[in-house]
Amino acid sequence: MITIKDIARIANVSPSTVSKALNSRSDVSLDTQKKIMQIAEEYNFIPSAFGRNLKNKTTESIGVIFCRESKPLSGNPFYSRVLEGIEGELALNNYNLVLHLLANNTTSSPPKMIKEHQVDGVILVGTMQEEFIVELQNRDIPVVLVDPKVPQENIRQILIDNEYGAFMAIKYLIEHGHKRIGFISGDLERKSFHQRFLGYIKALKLYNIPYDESLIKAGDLEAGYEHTKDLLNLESKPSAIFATNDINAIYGYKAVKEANMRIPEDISFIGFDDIDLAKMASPPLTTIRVYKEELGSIAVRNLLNIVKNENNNTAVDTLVPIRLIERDSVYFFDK
Amino acid sequence: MITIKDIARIANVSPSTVSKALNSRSDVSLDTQKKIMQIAEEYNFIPSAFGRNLKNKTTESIGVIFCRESKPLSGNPFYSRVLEGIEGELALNNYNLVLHLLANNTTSSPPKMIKEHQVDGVILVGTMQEEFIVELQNRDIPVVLVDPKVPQENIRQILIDNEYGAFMAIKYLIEHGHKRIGFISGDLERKSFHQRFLGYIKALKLYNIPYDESLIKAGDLEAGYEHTKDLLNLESKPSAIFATNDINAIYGYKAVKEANMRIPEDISFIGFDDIDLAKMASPPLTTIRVYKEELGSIAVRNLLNIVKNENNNTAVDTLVPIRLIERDSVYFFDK
DNA sequence: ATTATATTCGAAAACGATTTCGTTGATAAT
DNA sequence: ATTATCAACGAAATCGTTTTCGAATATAAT
Repeated sequence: MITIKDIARIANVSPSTVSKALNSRSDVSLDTQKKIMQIAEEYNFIPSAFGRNLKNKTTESIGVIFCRESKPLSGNPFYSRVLEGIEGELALNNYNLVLHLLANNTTSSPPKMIKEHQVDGVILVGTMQEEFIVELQNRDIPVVLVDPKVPQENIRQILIDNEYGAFMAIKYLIEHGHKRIGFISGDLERKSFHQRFLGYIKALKLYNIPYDESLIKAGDLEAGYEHTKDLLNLESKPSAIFATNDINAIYGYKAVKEANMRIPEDISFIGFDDIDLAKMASPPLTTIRVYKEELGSIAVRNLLNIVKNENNNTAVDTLVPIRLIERDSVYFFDK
Repeated sequence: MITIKDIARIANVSPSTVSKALNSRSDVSLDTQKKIMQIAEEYNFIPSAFGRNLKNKTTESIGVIFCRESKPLSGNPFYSRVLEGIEGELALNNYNLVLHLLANNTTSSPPKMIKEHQVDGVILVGTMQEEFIVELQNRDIPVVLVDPKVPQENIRQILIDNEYGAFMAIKYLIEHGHKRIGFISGDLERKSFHQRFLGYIKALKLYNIPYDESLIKAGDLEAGYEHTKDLLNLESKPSAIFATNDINAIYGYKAVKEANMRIPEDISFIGFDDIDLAKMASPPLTTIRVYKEELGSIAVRNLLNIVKNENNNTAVDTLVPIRLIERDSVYFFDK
């Protein structure tokens, strides 16, 4: 591998001068700088990160940790999109992305990259064990958290406007004449789902619709199929179902079709996330769009701001707005 | 940050001795080793990767590059699964995973991690520009390629048995009485799709079924919807459709339903990949399962073998087996 | 002509680890 | 008692870069 010393020898200057030239310091003459630049170009020289890192104590790498019960990425395309957002923004800023998946919820020790200081900061996506977050904070490595809000104060968080999104969804249903609205969801222990649940409740309250616990089906993620089945078997069926994520809704579709019912004529659906599949489902799913890449890129911009400027004080929460995407899965009752 | 020098001072020995103790070299007495280990433990010391890397010329990081037209990960859950397989195996071996997504097919220069030697080797997943691969090889960094086979000789490749998989799918259809079999696919320029196309041809030949070009619909990925529509509008409709990936098939479902036809009674489907969604589609999709995590973990094992042992000579191709998963999307004609 | 000021460069230390090689003292062999 | 062997340790070099500081030369000011 060609080093700065080699360049120095060839250019007949000292290594220090080469370093200065390459970094455009002021105390090199334009002539020598040009000469050195040319030689570096010619020999295809790229400074090794080792040396620079050792000296600067900076890695120009950012760690990204995803956490989910199982299959952190493939289980839900939502997360892949967030990852793509993160990657794009990091690439723009010429940072490496070091990925780690936390499949199970065991409180494992931090990944190698954290322990060995191989990243300048870390982005956490998904539901994390609280101890894990604390552990990271104790190592005083800059952290930015994406989505499920945690109670900690001194941490930057990029959040989906879960509650308002759910509120909008339910409001939309009600305004189109729905009064009995089913709720299917993954485990409500998970913050993001719980917040969507709160939005559901709020909207009901606003319109004076009584809360009926028999309409609430939460539990395993991706159990939308069973949940919907249960709802359809109810004495007094709902006219619409709000699914806290699209995957659930699409699994719900299956149950409806098996029951030989039609969407939206017999039962309406509204989802959350707006994954690619939502528009390809039949009928296309009305849902709350979450700007997933934005979520990722905003997280990166926040983190780099901290990393570069040591601007560590302002631990604000950033709410990423959502939007209702109207498609064909909701039936309009005459008003 | 606590360094080896600090430990040395506390233990009242030299830094060299500390290093030796921590690495269990022979020329340290058991007593001092124990003492040093204890102190290191107590002070929560972890050797910085910078120093070690600089000296050892090893990063203990592996680069992973995905390439796809757009949305390299979220566009197809297939790739997320491969990534999960890679991640799992790397984590097992205590290696970092540095991720890079190549969204567009522009011949960009290698990513930072390659240029700055921040990875010991690299795994390439998806259709790469040939120049890109050559560029990497010129930098003599160990490379392992996943899936779409490239003509280069001196490169390890982990491949899906595309041709045989497609062959099995078509054979299955034929053996259940289908004679006119549609073929929908992403761009046949892409190796993996082309190989599946070859499998299709081979099976037809074996059973003496004439090849009919009007049954072949290839083009944009995820255009399964339009392709299926086209096939359904044909004078002489196919009785079954082979989709070169599940996404295509599921998009095809939509077209069938819009045409008010039933699957599989009016038209059968068989897919490729077996993504999670395949079993949740209605009806559940019969498909060729690809072991995606395996693909990833085998790639890692191969690469680490090269990286660790400099065992660079054997550039064999590894074929990962596939399997037909029978579900409900294929109609059985009486024989 | 003398001094003050810029400009341009290189020697050397530093970052945090590993490794080589030489030194010391103890033990074993003669 | 002398020499050979061995175990246990440390000094110093090394990896590839950056940075500090002093030296040398050229230029400007007096």
